Amino acid sequence: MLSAQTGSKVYVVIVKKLREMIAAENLKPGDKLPSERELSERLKVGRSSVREAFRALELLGLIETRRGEGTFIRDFKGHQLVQVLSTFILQDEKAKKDIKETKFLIELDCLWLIMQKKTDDELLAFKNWAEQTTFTDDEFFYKIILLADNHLFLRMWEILKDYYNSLDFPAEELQKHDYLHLIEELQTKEEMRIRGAYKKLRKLVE
Amino acid sequence: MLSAQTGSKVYVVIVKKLREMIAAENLKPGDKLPSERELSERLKVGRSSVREAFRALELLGLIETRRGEGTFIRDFKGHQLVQVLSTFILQDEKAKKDIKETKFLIELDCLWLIMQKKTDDELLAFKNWAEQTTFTDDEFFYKIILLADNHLFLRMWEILKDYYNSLDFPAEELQKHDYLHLIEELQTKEEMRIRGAYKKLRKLVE
DNA sequence: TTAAGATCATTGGTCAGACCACTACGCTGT
DNA sequence: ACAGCGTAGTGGTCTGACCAATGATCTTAA
Repeated sequence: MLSAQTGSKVYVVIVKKLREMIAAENLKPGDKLPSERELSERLKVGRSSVREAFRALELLGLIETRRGEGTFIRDFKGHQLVQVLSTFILQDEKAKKDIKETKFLIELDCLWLIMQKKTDDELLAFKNWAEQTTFTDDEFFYKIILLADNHLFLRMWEILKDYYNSLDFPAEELQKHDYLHLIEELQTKEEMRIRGAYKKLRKLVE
Repeated sequence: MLSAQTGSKVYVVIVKKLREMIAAENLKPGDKLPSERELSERLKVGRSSVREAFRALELLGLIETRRGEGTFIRDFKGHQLVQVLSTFILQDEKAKKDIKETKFLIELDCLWLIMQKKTDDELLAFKNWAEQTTFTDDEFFYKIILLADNHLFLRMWEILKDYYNSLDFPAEELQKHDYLHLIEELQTKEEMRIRGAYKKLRKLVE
């Protein structure tokens, strides 16, 4: 039996197998996964166990199932994940704090990254865009993180953003003007002391 | 039928019901949920559907099941969540550069965090430990990130570390002494200009 | 010939029932 | 009073059955 090898629950093993399979065959979003019955047969497990694995991954928004068609890898989106989590997390203050902290630091990291990666002209273009456009903080940072050109940070941030917005933090958010000012400052200073500016930002929010 | 009301899949409806139940009865981590069979009966659904809902919530780390005992609400921790997400997200991402960059920035973030969170005594204790102990870079940062007390960063870093080590980057890693020096510097400076030191670190690796 | 309709295999969605393994709890006999 | 055992309850898994939706194939009529 599958569980006998590892002691893990079967559905967890199946999740792992799927991950390996996806990696091995280099499957991308939109690609089709084997049917439940086929997987059940190939892995020598019950179809119900396969379904448990699929349902878990589906709730995470990692796969998508279409009746009569099959199961497909999905281009990850927060989805219902956030609602579900927020309900369960609500009382965990530490988790909320971690989320806020992590989101904040990633944002600053990306801010720093674009300072490193982009040319002055590109930064200027962004600055002009930011000054002439109306946007929310989320939109602002989405742009930032896109420019930072780090896919991992982008994905992480999207998740964290959804978490963050589903929680009821006090309205202590920074305004876009503060960030713009930060950019200007960073842009003009020879030494990229973003953490100094960071500390300044901290003062604004605290 | 349950799904007829919303058109949603049964297991999603069950997840929703559970959320309502938890909210209504003010259940907290550690509390026991109804058994699979009881839920199956109360909600007029098959036990397998209840299990699909439970498995999904379990993969999210929101509940915990103990054979022979029951299903319990869990004190939420990132756990497998970040792990599973990261794996699926990384699969379509080939950029070794992103992995390296992200890992590096998270490490620096955590370094910065302990500067903020910990007392001088605690930092001194860590510094002494670091000077008197032999450790690898990974062990060093594991300690750092533990001290940073941010569970999300911890999980992310663990994944990134595994990926990083599985890739064949040139041996351009920083040595522990550099980091220790950094800590000393940070500790003594009034202004926490970690990014300045960060830049210095970048020079070391580039 | 072609387009509309019917048919059928495939696939996911759900349920019911059967075992197994493990745990807690109460009963029993000493 | 206590140690031991057995039973009920619970999760873990598998099997088989049926329903519902989809898509490809075949059939038929214009």
